[in-house]
Amino acid sequence: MRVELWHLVKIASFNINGVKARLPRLKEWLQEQRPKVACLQEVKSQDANFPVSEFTDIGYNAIWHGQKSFNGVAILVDGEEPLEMQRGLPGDDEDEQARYLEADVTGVRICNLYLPNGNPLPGPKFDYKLAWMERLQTRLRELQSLEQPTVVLGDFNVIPEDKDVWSTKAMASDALMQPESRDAYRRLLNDGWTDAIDTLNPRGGVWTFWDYQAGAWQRDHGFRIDHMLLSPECADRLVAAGVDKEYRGREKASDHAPVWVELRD
DNA sequence: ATGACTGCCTCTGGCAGA
Repeated sequence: MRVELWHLVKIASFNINGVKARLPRLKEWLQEQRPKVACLQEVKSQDANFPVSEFTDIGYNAIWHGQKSFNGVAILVDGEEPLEMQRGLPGDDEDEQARYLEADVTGVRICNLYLPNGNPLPGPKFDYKLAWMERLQTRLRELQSLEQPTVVLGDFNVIPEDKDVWSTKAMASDALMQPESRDAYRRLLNDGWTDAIDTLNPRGGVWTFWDYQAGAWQRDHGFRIDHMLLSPECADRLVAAGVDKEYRGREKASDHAPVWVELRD
């Protein structure tokens, strides 16, 4: 009998909805689950106020890209320094929203994103969302040409298919599941990215977000908008992917649950 | 049902989120 010992790397994404408000929950999750890489979205903190020492105290090094009140992304790495490769999504010099951060971690390119919500629609916010998705596709094609193992993860604010939402009727007019949003997401996948959670859960029914309102958590009224896309080099190493759903039910929780993928070395 | 909750900055009410 031969026993295979794989070295597994866990890479996670967590829309935390305010890094300062979420610190106890966030640190608890990091220490209990101990992902090698943790990408955060909706940090909602100016750069000077980012609580970096809270993370270095528990063994995580961090880079972050924030702004006042809204948006903001960060990459935490257990025991290593993330090497920053790109700050802000290229393609529009006028865009000052802090929604994109890239780093190399042990040879893997990590692209952490917080894609615009796009509501209400029609209007400038929806137009911004679609334009942002086009810029993202351009950036990801650049990365593909490098042929480096790459993971693109974060809050995409897109419900890819009907199987990814508790009620298509309730969400029908929402920017998250408009045909234009879904088509743009599909175009990304068509370039050769593997949606890790979808691949391992082809029948759907996996949620990553539950609204604070209307007892959505208690009724399991959720949907899947936090995604992890793998380049072919990483897709070949996919072992597991999932949602740490239990954290959504804890005290002072984010409205998103963490998502993660495990890759073998 | 133009609802519901939560966080932010501080115009502690108005905005944004999804």
